[in-house]
Amino acid sequence: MSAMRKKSGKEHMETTGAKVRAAGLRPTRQRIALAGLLFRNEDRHVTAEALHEEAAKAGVRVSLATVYNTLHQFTQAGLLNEVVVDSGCAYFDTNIGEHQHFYVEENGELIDIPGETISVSNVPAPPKGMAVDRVDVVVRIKRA
Amino acid sequence: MSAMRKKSGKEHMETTGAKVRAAGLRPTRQRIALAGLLFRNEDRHVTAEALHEEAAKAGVRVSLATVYNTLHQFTQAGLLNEVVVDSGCAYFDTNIGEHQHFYVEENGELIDIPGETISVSNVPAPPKGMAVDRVDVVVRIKRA
DNA sequence: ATTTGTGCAAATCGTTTGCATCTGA
DNA sequence: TCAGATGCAAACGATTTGCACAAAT
Repeated sequence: MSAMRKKSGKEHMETTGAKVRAAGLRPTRQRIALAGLLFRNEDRHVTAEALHEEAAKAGVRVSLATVYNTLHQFTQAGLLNEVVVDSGCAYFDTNIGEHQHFYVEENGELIDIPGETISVSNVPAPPKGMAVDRVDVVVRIKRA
Repeated sequence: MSAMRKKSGKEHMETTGAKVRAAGLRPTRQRIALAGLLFRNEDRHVTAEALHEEAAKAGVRVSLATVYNTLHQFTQAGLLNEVVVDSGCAYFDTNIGEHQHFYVEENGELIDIPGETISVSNVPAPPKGMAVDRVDVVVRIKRA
């Protein structure tokens, strides 16, 4: 995936529409536009607010409510991952593979750490009747 | 610390007042009362809302705003740790040692994992000029 | 007395929802 | 056509703030 060649604009739109359709969602104007913004580059970390602004700047008319709906729909469809690093602000990550994050507390920036890098061992067994859903690692960093 | 004997009520109040004073905070009625509730047992995970209710039930008159203020002051003073597991709900942990958590997504319950249990290795170096503040691991679990 | 904390209610922030309208298949 | 999506504004829950009052040193 990381060695994939740059996609042409046209091709990108096509794969974008296909992506939305494949997720079982109707490829509406705004979903395609948002998917276009989200999946243009390899890895993106966005908040609803930020994506809404970005869409506005790109000349796409979408309401903030629709941005929220779309982000959640994409997440449910497995196109996005939600990253929890801050109470009171939801981040969405276009990298859906297993990986971890640096979190710059100062400005709220997220930086990917490739999935094979960090290893977490000796995770204890969860209580009876429970199963591990996923293990999240957040490396909080600050100015040295 | 875990082998410490049960404290008597009186003794507990004294250590509680001392704790607040030692943190550089004026030992006011409500701070002492909240500290009393928080540090009575070894490990507690509370939300502001929950602590507020608990205080009310214990007959302590405190406003929710003051609970928020106090929790943040205690956190800044190093008496509490803030645990981020959910956008939109802040948890405070009386266990300030290095340790990790199970998070039961279904009901928002937090369960401590002792600090020596999990080991995280190969954390990459942070970007130039940045230093690791802390590494948080959250093991999200659900009904099997 | 002076400084610091408190309570309340209103303000704010991020997010969700209800409902009338629009749109893609 | 018509289920499904959108926009808007209002509702919402968690958290914060402003300011008059109260309590600690």
